[in-house]
Amino acid sequence: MSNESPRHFTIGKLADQAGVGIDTVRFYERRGLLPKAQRTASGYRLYDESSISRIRFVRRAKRLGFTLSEIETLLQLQDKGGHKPEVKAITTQKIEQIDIKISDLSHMREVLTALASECSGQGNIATCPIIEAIADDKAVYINEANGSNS
Amino acid sequence: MSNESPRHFTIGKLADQAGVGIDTVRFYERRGLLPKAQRTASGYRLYDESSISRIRFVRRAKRLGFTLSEIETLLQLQDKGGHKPEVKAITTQKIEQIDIKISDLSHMREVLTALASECSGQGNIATCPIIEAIADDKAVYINEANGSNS
DNA sequence: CTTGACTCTAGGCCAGACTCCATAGTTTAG
DNA sequence: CTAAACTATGGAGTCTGGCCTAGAGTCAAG
Repeated sequence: MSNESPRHFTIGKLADQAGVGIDTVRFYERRGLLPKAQRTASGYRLYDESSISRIRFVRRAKRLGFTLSEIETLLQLQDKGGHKPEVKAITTQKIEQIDIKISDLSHMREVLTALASECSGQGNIATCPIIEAIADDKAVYINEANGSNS
Repeated sequence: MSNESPRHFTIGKLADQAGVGIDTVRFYERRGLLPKAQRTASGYRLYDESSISRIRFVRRAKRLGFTLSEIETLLQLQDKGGHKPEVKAITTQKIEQIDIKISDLSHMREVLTALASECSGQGNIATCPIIEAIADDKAVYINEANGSNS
């Protein structure tokens, strides 16, 4: 391997550099987020700087709230020279999803805050306004669209 | 079964009344959110109005952002006559979790909105500011605490 | 040459909240 | 009486984003 350029490294280094676990790198390769790596004669995967960038791209996009599937699409567009409208559409859609989540969460927050402020936090549960409210359906309804809590 | 009170019904009716699937009812029973149902001689589960209320309690609490585990705790406190401080603590904690999610999402939203507004949405992807920003790490960092997009 | 660190595969496992399946027994409507 | 509709069981499958494991091969240092 000493005849390899020093710019090539194995999976552990890549994982370290990119700040992810080794399993994550292999997982991304299986998922198609990373191209199949070159291999040494003995089968070790070999990477270079561009792989680091690619993984970092994935992590950043993930922090921005994109799912791995969406990121895959983004990367494919990039690789294949897709068009901007598609990228912009994905982004705009993501913003809309975020808006829905925020408004659902804000609603939950309001209801819970109101309940918490009614509750003294002392004494027996039989007269707890929080439990009562949920049981009697005094709690305001949350947008059904976002069933999940996630 | 005709000698049963009309106030008793089988799982399908309960599921309909409560607005959930039959499997969900059985799942909730297994999870301990519902007490083990009475059975007819042939083994059919029998329910009454109180089961409807209980399932609705669960659904409402879920809409408020509680997980099934938290709801289980809430129900146990209610059943066993627990104390208010515990209920209030769970609620307050939930509000804090919501706050963190909202701030993470707001941050994502800001970044994405900025990117989208820079992008004309036209032309080749090679010059797409969104892709560039993610690739070059121009995108502002999001609070690492909330890694998942779930 | 040996030790320890690294890598390989592929498969299993986690949380959360269901949902579906096959196979079998029960009840009800016509 | 028969067929449709309902219910039982428990175990597997779904989705996401990985982590962990075992057994085996590889590599660099001492």
